Amino acid sequence: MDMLIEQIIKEKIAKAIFDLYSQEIPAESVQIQNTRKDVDGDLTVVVFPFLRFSKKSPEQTAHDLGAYLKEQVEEVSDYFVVKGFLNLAISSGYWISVLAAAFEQESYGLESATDESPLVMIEYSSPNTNKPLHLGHIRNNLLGFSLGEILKGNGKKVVKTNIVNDRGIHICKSMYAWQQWGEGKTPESTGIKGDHLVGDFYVLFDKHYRQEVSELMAKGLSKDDAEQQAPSIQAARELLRKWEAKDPETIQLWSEMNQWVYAGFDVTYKELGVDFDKIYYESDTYLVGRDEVMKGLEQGIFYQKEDNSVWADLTADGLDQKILLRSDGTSVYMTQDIGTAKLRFNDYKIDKMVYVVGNEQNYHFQVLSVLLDKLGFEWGKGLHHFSYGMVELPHGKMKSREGTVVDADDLIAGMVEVARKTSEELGKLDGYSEEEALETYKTIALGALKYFILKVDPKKNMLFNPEESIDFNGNTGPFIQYTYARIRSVLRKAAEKGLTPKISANIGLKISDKEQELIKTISLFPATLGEAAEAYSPAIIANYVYNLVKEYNQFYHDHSILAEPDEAIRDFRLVLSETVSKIVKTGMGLLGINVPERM
RNA sequence: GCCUCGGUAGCUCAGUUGGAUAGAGCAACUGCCUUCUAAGCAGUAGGUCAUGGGUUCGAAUCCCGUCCGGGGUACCA
Repeated sequence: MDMLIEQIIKEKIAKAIFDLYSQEIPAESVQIQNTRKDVDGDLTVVVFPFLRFSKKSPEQTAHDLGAYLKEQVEEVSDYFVVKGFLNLAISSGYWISVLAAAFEQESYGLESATDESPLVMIEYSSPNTNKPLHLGHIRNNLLGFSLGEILKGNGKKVVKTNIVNDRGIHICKSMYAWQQWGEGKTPESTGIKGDHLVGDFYVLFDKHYRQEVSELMAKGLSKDDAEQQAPSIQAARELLRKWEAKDPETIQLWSEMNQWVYAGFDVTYKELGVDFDKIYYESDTYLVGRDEVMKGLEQGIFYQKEDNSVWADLTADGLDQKILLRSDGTSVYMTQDIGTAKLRFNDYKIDKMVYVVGNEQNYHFQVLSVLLDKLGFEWGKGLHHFSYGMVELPHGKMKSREGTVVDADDLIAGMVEVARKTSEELGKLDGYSEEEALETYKTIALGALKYFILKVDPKKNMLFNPEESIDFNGNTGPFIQYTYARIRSVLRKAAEKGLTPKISANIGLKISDKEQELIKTISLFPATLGEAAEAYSPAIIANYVYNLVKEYNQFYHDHSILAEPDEAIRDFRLVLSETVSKIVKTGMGLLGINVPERM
């Protein structure tokens, strides 16, 4: 199989247009699509654009071209004209050779990076260290990790990175609350996961703070004044000042509480199956950002106002004025991102930078791109903000302070329980040790959660209903995992019988429409991965795998494999099954989802 | 106000650079396990693709207007 059949047909059509109608057209302009399932044929050529050359009816033109192709292209076994569409039947021999090629390639569909491959850095996760991860972070983490896998599969060099927002007023709030009401509690002394413990103090802070504000307002202060003067917030600000002044005691507490949080995050990251090649900390980058801005000021890229604040004038780029340093000289969000960019640029030879950050930051990244470009970062202009929509709950938005967040750890644990219950009811894992069974429950639970989130177009907001959203039937992760497990089971039984899947280029083999359709879907995998990488969309992979598995299940239902008396057909079906399982495993791997041998 | 993203079945979502009769799953109803795992398969029902125009052989898809919703909008991150 030297060339894809679509390409051969495109070129032949172009030639046919020339031979029949004396008109030159580029082969790439020929539209080929998969034929509708309810019509005969495999591939469809859209003939409408050729009518102005042929000066004939759509039907007549289609017949001309169909006859030409059938004559000239070996793989075209027949053609049908329906409503002006030219539908081509491709010989089963061609499809079998496609299957054989897919079967023999160890990593079918994947490209591996070479020294010349571009290096893509993906920033994702980027948590604050004052509270545990929640559902919104889960979407971020899953998208970021999956995107990394997809780009790797597409032959890019990928560096996954995390910028931890470890400094600022938020962590100082938790620190203050711990000092005041913590009674020396630690994760060890309480048995509470570190990120949750620190998060609890953040909530406690907010409770006291709001109490103080309402008391001050009762004494006649305005809301704004009360919010500024509340003792708690003043104390937190004082801690931030001490931290910036490198007060040893404050730094010590800050460092200790952050360590608790990191230990907690590590557990959650491990459960989610995500990881990073390089972690940056904002406490290391914010001063670098300030230096960069000062340099830009000296070079006249930025300007300073009378109150000493530093600004960028972006009106020439269609944007507004943007503050980069406050009048007191402290840095803002943008300043830190510039500093982080600087460090990354020093550390890696970045060709493309991708930021996985929610869509509420669209404007921020538009500005960042322009600023980095002005500061001379080569990849600044072409940076990609992988902007994803929010996860909404049935009762509205998640708000940490109002306790309406869905905690990541709780969610995962709850789903593992559902997986256990379902599995036990179905009696699927009888004979597994408790350890093996638990591993499988986790695989299923995470598969359900990840697939649910990743199958949705990233840029859209999505709704998550904790009670109803996670299903194990239909268009779900477990459905796909189940199909995989079933194939593995068949292959195990085949191995017990001493059968190894093998395929020869047996052109004479008679295969069913369903089998042929399945191979057609298999043949689409490499192009689908390319599309997903191009579009930065794990959802494209998710929907492809679902479609593949759905077709396999139909095949599985209608055909027997091991009981098939004709050995050549039996072997063919084993190869077909193994190839599907391989693609399912690869495809799910691109989503960061594992597949179980049994379930 | 301005910028930006969305609106597809009761619900959650697909729908490739414009192509044929707009597809899945869930929920509802109905069949199929003495035969490779029924977390499956098959079927019934469910649609003014928000809305009005335009472009053309052809529009859920492209353009313009309107309505509804999310997000952003210069010293929060």
